[in-house]
Amino acid sequence: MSLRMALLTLLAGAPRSGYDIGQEFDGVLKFVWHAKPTQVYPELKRLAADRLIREQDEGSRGRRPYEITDEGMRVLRTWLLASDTDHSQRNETVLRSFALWVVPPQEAVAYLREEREYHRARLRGMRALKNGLNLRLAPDRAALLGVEAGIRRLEAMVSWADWAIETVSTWPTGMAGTGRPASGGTDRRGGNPGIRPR
Amino acid sequence: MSLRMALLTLLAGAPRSGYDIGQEFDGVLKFVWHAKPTQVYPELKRLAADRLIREQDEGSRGRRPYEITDEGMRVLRTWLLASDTDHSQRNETVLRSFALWVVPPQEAVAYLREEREYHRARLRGMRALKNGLNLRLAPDRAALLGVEAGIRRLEAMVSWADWAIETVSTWPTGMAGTGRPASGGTDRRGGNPGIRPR
DNA sequence: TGTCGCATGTAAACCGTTACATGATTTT
DNA sequence: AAAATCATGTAACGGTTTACATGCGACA
Repeated sequence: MSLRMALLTLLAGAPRSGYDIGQEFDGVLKFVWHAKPTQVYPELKRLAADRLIREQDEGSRGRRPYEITDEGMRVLRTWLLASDTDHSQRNETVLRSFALWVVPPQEAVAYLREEREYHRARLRGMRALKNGLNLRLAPDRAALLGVEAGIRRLEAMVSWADWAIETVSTWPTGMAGTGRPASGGTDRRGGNPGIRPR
Repeated sequence: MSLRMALLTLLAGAPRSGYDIGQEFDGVLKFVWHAKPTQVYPELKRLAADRLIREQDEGSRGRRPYEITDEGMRVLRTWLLASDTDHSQRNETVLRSFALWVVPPQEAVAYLREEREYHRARLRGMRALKNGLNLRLAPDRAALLGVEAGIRRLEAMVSWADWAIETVSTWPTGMAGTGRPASGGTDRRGGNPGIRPR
């Protein structure tokens, strides 16, 4: 459902073609929502069939820009104000960190350094994007909200990586592989806080 | 692919049943990776068929705990160290913020306040989880990395929401709905920085 | 004239959610 | 005895990715 809303959000700001939208998904939106062109084009057709957007005149090189309709604006507002936000998250960087105890600390540190570099580079990109906004325009004022969230989340990841590298460096080394409590027992009961099962 | 690795990560720490894993996906892992029970059970069967995990003796109430095999550990380590991390993100809270200019500022502020409360509540939960870890165990030391990332990201979201509420309060009010540059034109060319198309 | 970037799409495979279905054990 | 929680699953649907396919226009 949210891909539709992402497309309506972009088209509410200005008319765009599928290709333009693909660029956004590789730019600002990259840290917020992602979709590939093969998903975007059919969805635009569906939105047009539902009269939430309308195809404009064809441009050069077979360009097909769409604009939002009044009904599309109504649907977008309703989604914003009268539906629950889906807070489910997926972050592979952090997922991997849960598994880092199975490799030697030095390799874990190497992994964390790579991740830190990735997030630093993204942070630079986001800051550049922020400077390109024209805050006299309402859509850009809202985009600033999104970009600022991206910046703060990336800063959090970079500072986390710094901290994680230091933390992992203090881990006891050696035999991480099989150094877990004997896995033969069937049921480990009793006051078990933390992330261990029951 | 990453669901498999999430399951292997959990089973590397200790034997668990599908139900146990479901609890993790509702707990620590919620901010990092999410999967529903209906996805977990079949995937466990597939992992067992591929000999990356092994079914232990059946427990009470039809409980079926699995343990990781040596081959499973090998696959987990290879994934960690020899494959690229998928950095694609999806965050509906921030996606919605890109669209907030289409509603009156006071409604935008109400939305942001709700989001702030949600993230504050989650942050409290994460901090409690952090205190429940037993740092003498290697898997919990790695879990601390993940939990700390969750905490820092949630803190970033809460402080972002604070800032966003103040920012939106200064937005000019009135006619946000149709206050965008006339949408009739076909192609808006020329030096266009920011998030506008071409 | 060849290559690069613009621009749009289809089909199949894969991943994830929703709706449905069942039964055992513990608590009230 | 009823309700809540534990515990596992299947089938259909919908969303997402991967592989494939095509053609125009600008520039070297």
